[in-house]
Amino acid sequence: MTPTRRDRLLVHLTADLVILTIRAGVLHVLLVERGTVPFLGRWALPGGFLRGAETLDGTAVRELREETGLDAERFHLEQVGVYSAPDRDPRDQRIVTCSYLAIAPDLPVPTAGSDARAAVWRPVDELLDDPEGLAFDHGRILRDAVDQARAKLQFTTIATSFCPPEFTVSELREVFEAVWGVSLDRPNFHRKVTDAEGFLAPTGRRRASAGGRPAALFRAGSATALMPPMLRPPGGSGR
Amino acid sequence: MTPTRRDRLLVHLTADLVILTIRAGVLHVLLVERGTVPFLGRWALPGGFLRGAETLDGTAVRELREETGLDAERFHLEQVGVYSAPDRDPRDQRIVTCSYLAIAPDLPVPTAGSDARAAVWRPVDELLDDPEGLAFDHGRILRDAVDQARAKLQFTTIATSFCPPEFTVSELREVFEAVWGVSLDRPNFHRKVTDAEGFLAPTGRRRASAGGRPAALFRAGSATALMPPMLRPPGGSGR
DNA sequence: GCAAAAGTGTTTTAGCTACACCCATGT
DNA sequence: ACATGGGTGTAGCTAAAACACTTTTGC
Repeated sequence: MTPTRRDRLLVHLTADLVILTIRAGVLHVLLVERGTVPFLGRWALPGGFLRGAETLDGTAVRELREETGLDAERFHLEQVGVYSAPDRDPRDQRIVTCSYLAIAPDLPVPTAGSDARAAVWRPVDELLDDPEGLAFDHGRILRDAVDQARAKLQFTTIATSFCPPEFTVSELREVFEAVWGVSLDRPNFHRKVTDAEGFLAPTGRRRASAGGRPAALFRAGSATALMPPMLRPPGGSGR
Repeated sequence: MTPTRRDRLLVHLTADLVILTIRAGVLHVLLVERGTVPFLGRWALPGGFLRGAETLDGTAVRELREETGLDAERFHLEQVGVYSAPDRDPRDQRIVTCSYLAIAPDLPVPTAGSDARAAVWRPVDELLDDPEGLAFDHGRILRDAVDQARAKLQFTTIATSFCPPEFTVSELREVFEAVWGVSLDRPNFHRKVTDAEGFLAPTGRRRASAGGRPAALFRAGSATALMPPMLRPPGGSGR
């Protein structure tokens, strides 16, 4: 019963990324086409192996930069879970994956990664309806990450991570509506987010309007918890 | 820039457990005395290495059973985070740890693990004030897990995991008071938890009373989300 | 002026807080 | 009877929902 050194399995570790963004009011995730077996040619979450000198968070940041071609500073990035079933990779090699939820504003160059692989934004809802559509157990990993994003939107300030550095209240409302698949009352939403301490920081500037009163521009505030929480209304697409 | 197989670091994986319970109204965590270098003789979180045929969740369940001597069925168990800094183990070996939050009722045999190591319940608050008191980065791991437990108490039904299979409303209230370090209004708490859909399931039975009206006994309900949430009042010990 | 989008006010409702009060049991 | 803890009622306050209304821009 005493453990010996032989009991210590050696494994490869990967950081796989669920990079979410909102395009045209719909929640999208970044997928890459696999260039090697197994699952050659199938769509998968981007990710990569832990290397010698880095932490796993560092692996995630590096992959994020390689896949999107942009600074990782602009992204919210957090761990979601560890996937370690022995049969999750069809080769018998033992590969354990830690998944990361990354939240990005709508990117100017959304699909061109710095490496050669094809990358594409896909609507999340289609993928959640088809769990076998992705390589490995990435359907499950995607679902877990999206669930976490939907839940955390209520109690944390991660919604601002979907927005560019400066944004309007309406743009922020569209984030909640897209992620939850609901529609929210515009006036009440405005009051609630502007009243929440530390959620939004006014810039004093206004957005040039295309017909209509110009909207005030905000930056993300310093708070990480959203108090009082923005409770998700019943109904909607997710959950 | 193309990754080669040599970039794939091989690591050992451990599941380390933050086992929380409430004893005499105070939040406690289970610690074990280390029997080997490094940190020989120091207090640490229980944990163990991933073995060949199991998942990491399986490792956590196995360790939980070995440390507490009880069935893992009665515990809430969830992943918290992955700790992968290259220097977190003083030997240069690369050991990556996934931490688990386990929530247990006050155990009849709290300290006797099935293996030879000394185990002890320690109040959480003392340990959080002294981050160097534990081996490795276990002070940090403990803090992250306790923060997660304190936050999730608001929005999920994990509080019932601190209670025995059948429990009274007052026992449940003492859980919230101990974890948050606050005191809650007894009548309002009663209404709130009994009104929350799926939180408590009445058994019809009553607890034999030691002076006073016998309290109704409940079991944990089927819901995992607590709606409406039990918002943590300002003040208290944690956070 | 008119359309469009932003932002504010107002009424109603629901939930929460504080605390008084009643209930059921042991001694 | 009375002490002890369990449970309910209620008045006042605060937050949220629903929706009417005003403001500021482009055309």
